[in-house]
Amino acid sequence: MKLKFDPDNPKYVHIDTLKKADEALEKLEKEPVIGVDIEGTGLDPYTAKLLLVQIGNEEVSYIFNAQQLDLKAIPRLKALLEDPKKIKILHNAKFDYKFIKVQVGASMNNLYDTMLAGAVLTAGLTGKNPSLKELTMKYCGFDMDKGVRKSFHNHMGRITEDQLKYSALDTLAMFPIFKEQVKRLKKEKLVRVAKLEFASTRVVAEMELRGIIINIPEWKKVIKNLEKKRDQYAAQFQEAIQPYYNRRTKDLFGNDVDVMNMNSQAQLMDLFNKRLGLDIPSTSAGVLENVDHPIVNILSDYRKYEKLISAFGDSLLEQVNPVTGRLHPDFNQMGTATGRFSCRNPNLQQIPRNSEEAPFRELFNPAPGYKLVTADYSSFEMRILADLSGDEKMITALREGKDLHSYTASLMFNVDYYPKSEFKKKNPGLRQIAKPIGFGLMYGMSAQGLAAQLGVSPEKGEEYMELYFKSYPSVRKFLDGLSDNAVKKGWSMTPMGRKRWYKKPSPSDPDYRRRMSSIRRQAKNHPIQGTNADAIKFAFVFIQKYFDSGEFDGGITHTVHDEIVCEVREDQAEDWAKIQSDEMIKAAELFIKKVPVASDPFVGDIWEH
DNA sequence: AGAGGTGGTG
DNA sequence: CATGCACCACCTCT
Repeated sequence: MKLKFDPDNPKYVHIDTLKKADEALEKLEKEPVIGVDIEGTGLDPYTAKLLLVQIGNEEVSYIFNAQQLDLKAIPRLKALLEDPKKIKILHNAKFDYKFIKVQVGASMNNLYDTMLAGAVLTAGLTGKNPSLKELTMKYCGFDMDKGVRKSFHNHMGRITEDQLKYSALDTLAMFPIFKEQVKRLKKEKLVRVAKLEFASTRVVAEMELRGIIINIPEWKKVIKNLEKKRDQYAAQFQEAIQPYYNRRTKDLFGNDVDVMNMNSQAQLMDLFNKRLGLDIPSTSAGVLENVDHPIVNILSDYRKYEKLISAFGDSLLEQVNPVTGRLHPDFNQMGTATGRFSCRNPNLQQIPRNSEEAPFRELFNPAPGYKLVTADYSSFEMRILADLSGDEKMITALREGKDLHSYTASLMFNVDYYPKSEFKKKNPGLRQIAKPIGFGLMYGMSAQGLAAQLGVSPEKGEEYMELYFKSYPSVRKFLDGLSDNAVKKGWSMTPMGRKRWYKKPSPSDPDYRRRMSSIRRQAKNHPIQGTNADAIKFAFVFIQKYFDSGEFDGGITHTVHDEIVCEVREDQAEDWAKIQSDEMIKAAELFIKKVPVASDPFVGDIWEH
């Protein structure tokens, strides 16, 4: 592609006076498309300082110096960034959106994100979002020096010419990338998916800015209690294994010394298989629970507590933001091959369900005067399977509000249907066979896998599977069609057109069959899991409208795949709960038309799920 | 620094 | 033949 700028000598204007700002804005206001990027001293919009805001067209970058100018006091700048008629191209727009919202006071809209577009165009192939450097190499054909970026992080004093050049290049390079990506998005019929991602990203940014409160003192108490328990089991363990080691158990000062490291898989294997005479393939929980030995039991107890402490203890508390006092996790809206969100620092999508000893979710609370509203789709993926497969019996059962797993069991074993608890009473065990099949199938599980999970013979597993498919013949056809199609075309697709690509192995690959099987399973799961993700993202966009309009005081705090949590002013919370689940249902009904969609809201002072 | 094992979530 | 999807955090070990 022929570039409209010189990568070695990009055109830029350093805006450090109000007069220059006016001149730049005069030019930029005429552009239908602008590139936007920022430089700051760090990654957190609340603690890092905004240094530069670069806004450009395809030939020149206007670099607003946020240290020398009070950008909040330039109304024309805010108006430019908030002009809904102007397309703003950014790379990882969420990041810049947050800085500009907090430190310029502008809420950007009509975003085009080169990172998300790249992710949508290569879903399943790379495992990560493309960097601007990679896209620049791919579409502009030159190598971008990212070494200068670090120089902003301990920035002192004046901006150097090198820094300005580097900053200018970012907005300039995005134009050719944008043009080329748009062509490809059209070719792959991914425009609608890309638009959904672009519309979602400012919602995600708003969600991250809001963050969520946790009750720190109570959290610490819970951890302390868990530590006490863990230490008791650790002491028991060290005591119990002493006879198997020739080692001093006291140090020079008479303190107890651990005989071994209980967290070391290698040392545990040595203990179990060499010293205790067991014969176990691994020390995972699934293996240990089938071993009847007091030392093994102690380890299992210890592990339960150690896990909670290490994953959800101090390290999580350290991530509370010093400015807001809240957690602001980093959500990656293209963090998975299927279109689902991933989340980190901390990952709120893996906080344990509430339990007696570790009621972590109860310690996620609204601000005073607010409520948390939690709503999740009920058995959404089963409904998606029913709808997409078009299986008449499954659809009818869901329309009639039947408990699907009981109904499935009644078909499989030719017994009468009753609602869940009654069915369980009359036919003990049957529902517990049907339920794992339903879930397992959505993961492409085989008869052998099912047998292993149910703890029955492979023959029995085969028999159950056949009974299931005889009950729902369209489900088998649908799932097999998905995997055949993926193998033939090299990709799978959700009803809205979100694609996931597969890298087919060479037939000479020693793992050829294993890899092909894996692709077949992934292709069965992708349209189901991906449709859930598509619906959640539409729901995000629908829901955010109510908060943007000012009609409701609050915002989204987080999402866990089929669940959205909002923090809403107390007096509005009950009305909001209805709107939140209605909007989630509306979003899902864009794709799911044959079976009813349900979303159950909960209003309270805790994160309830 | 990265891989492997383990285990938390939907 | 080998056979359940999608993640992230923490730990040990090399």
